[in-house]
Amino acid sequence: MNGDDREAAILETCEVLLETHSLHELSVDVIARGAGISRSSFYFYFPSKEAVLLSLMDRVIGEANARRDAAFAAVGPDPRELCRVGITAFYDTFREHRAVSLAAADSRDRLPEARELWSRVMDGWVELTAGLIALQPRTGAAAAVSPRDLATALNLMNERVLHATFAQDTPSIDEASVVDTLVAIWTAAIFGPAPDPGTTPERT
Amino acid sequence: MNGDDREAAILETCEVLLETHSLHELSVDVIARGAGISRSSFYFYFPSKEAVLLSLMDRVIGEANARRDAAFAAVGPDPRELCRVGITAFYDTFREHRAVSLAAADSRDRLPEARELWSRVMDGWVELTAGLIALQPRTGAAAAVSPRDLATALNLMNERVLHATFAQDTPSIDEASVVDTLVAIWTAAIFGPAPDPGTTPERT
DNA sequence: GGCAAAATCGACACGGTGTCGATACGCTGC
DNA sequence: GCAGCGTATCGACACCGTGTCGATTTTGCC
Repeated sequence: MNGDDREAAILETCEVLLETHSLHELSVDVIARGAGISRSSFYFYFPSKEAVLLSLMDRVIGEANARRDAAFAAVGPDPRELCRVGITAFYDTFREHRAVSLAAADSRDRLPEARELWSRVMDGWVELTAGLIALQPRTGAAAAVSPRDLATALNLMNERVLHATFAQDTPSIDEASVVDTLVAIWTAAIFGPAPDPGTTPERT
Repeated sequence: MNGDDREAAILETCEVLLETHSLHELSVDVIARGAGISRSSFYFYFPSKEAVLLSLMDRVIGEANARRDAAFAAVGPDPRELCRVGITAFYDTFREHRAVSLAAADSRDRLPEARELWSRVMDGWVELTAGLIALQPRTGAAAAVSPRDLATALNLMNERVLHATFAQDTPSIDEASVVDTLVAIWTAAIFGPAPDPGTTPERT
């Protein structure tokens, strides 16, 4: 087993262990043993277990962005559709990597690098959302607040709500209805009154 | 200095230290020294530094609830006003105890007792909000999703947005506009279109 | 086969935690 | 005043996880 394989094994082991334990419950020893090496060998590959999480975060974030871009490319310019597919892309990715997402959020407060990484990601989403909001007529909540503030609040809501759903917190929203709930709030806040029921996007 | 004073000193010291350091950056030693006792004496009062945080959380939560109830009692039954004063009560309390609020959120993921305590608090707010939503005509986002899901999402949004504001995260909303932003989204989601500007609640 | 680089490991020192037993303090009743 | 008891304090200890270092083995290449 060469170095790259070993590094992949550490990442894989860590992601699996995070399904059942928080990062701070894991010791470097168990991660290393899980990947088939001794604790001190672990430090040949990563400077700390936190660095492993950072690496996992990177992968998940890359996937989320790719999925979002693909989804945007696949739908028309209808802004309601853009909201829905964007939120869905976010949801799908972080759901697939539930453990990493939850661990990342958990350690964000005490890991400056994780915080910064996540900041950049969220800022990208906010930027995108604010741009979309600015193009809409100022109805709904958008009438009273700046597009950027509105975009920030909505994106932070998504983050927290999905975290609660994946962690099965109390209170939280079922997986089955969480995306619909978020989309409904985004729609009400950005576009105001529900669209004329006679003109759904699909109809001509 | 008797036992009660000493316990109070520990709580006070810890809250002050949390203004500048996260809980995991604090050792029992520095908290104890700050309160004028040795590390081992600390354990006479609290089983761990986490228990100190729990105690601090209890006080803040009690204050938030009291403030909310007082605010509700002080305004009429207009649901828009109820939303605004409820959110403001939440904001004011957690702003005054910024350090404790942030530390609490930070340690929620790895402290089961903190999680449970916070769960109960959030559930109380959600219950209240869902009741209020159920009384409204089903417009806005409320048309499509259950009152409880909507209430959950809105309250989680408040939690996360205020956390970001107090932590001065990127992205986050300025203190000056954060309450307005939240109220605007709540209003759009629960009540739908903005109220007819000519019919403020006070009119008959 | 030999050699350098890659990879592995055991041993160490450090820092924080929580416990224990010994001791000092302070009040109450005599 | 002091005996006695519960309250409060402390130092010493054992434990656990971390990260480093130097020595050793393994790998891949000429």
